[in-house]
Amino acid sequence: MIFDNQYIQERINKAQKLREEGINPYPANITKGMPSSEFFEHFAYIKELDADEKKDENQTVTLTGRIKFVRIMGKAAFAKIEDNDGLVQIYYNRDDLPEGYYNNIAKRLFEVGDIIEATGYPFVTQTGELTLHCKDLKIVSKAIMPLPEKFHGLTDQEIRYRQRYLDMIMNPEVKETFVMRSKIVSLIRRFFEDHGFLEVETPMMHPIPGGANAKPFITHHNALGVDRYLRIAPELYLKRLTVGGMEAVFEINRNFRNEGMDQTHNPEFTSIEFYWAYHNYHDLMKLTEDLFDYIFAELQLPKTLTYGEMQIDFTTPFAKVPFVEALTTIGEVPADVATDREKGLAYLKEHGVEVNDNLTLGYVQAELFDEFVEGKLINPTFITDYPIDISPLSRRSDENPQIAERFELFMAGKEIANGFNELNDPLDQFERFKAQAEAKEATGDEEAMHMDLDFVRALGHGMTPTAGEGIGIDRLVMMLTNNHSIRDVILFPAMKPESALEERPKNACKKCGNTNEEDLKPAKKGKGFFCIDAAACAKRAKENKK
RNA sequence: GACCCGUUAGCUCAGUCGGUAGAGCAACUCCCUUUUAAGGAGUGGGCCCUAGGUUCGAAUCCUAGACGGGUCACCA
Repeated sequence: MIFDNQYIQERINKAQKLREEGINPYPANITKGMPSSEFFEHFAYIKELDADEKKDENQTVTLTGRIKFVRIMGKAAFAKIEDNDGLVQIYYNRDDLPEGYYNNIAKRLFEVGDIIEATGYPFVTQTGELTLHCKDLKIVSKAIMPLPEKFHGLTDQEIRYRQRYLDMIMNPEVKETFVMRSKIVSLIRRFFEDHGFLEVETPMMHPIPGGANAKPFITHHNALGVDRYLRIAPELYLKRLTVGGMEAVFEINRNFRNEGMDQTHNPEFTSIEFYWAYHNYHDLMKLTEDLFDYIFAELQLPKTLTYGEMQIDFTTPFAKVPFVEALTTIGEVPADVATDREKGLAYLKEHGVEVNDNLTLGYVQAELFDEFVEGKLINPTFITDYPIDISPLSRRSDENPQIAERFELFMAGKEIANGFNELNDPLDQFERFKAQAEAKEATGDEEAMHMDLDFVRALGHGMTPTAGEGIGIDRLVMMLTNNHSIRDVILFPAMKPESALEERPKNACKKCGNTNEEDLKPAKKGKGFFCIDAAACAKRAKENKK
């Protein structure tokens, strides 16, 4: 049992003692006191008073928060309580609290971890700290689980991710990261709304997984008797809306991909996708730069951010490099290799990259890009003009049918965004889906796209020229908050089941299986238990055999 | 999926050559009415991740597994 622990039992006893004193350890109808930040602001004047008069007994203030430190000195005590804004110190003593309350309740039954309500007047201590001198102290919520140690805190990554609440209590910077994340998402939403985009919600359960190359999660709808796929991308639904006449839409929501997990991949992740009719991918790049400028301005971030060892310069406009040019200039792949399937394959093999011999030129180039270019793109860089065969949903360039009117945005060696002019030729789209299906046969590519005939039919009704883009929110937050694991920007990252929460089998006698703890003694040699009363044990064992 | 590292008290960590478990904080009992990781005296607290094996003897060595972290692979 998770409460089988001396510390927890001590705390449960204290909660019981509170009840015996007529105090509910979990009272209702508690309202939040003055925020700690306001307390410091509002009573700053007390610090300016004469040395022996640094208090204002005419004021009555209530603070609420969780006790983080307690220092008891006989008949008086200091504690630090924490609310949403931070720590604030309170002072309480025997003579200023109600009769007997200090010795029997406050000193004895309130401890680190408890949430309390403190009422009193502000004063400044001898060491110059603005503090609340308590006239009254109440329990708001009794904590029966002990907090980690106050100095080293909680560092175990596993506990931090599994018990994020504890991580947030102990590591204030965690809360800061998620506050930042919330602000970033809010700013992105406002930016698109201000630019005339409409926020929409499209299905999370798809009959055909589409809009990206990825393995889906599969679930089952009982009433319909059909399997459904958790969406890997909202793309095809958002484009259906464009066909329907919504000329600027966006969706901020989760995608699910049934793939490996690492520092930049969580099975569920958040992205924004937006579609902009009568615009092209150059407009998208400009809009993306404007978005970054807006976020940086609103968050008052410097243009150059530190990301681990890197310095990333977010000054706009961002660099733009065509895909094949990036291979030769940034990746230093010889020009003849960069555009030749056979040479490309040979080059990859020379450099120890395992590749499938059936890959088309575009896929070979993609391999070259991943291997030699991606990691070198530190400052934000748009890579443009992607090979058509790795861009099954993008519009083909009129000048060069081998390339797609597409870009991806990279920073700190990671992909952050992907945008392109949407393919709106229904017959071309049909053929591209077919080619993907064939690639699936040829190379066993499990992530290749599925044929979506309804989507082709939608395009058949005519879709205005549209540009669409997706931005990975988690990775963007990582960049802006200098976090290097996606788990640090997702509140509850995916984890394997926790074995510690499973019920442990009871101790039992090795001979008769008796589980009554009082009858058992530990084995003298080896592990396990035996019955103290050997005769009774033998009897039980005999009965068991029947 | 492969490899490397980790798992010991509530937390943070020691644990030597294989000889049967330690510290600090926290808890408990005392002292202490302006502390800042408060201080002082004392006490209790362990499935040493799990299961096998080697051994007279395993936290320690070996094998397998679980979970976590990292590197790579896969993957937008």
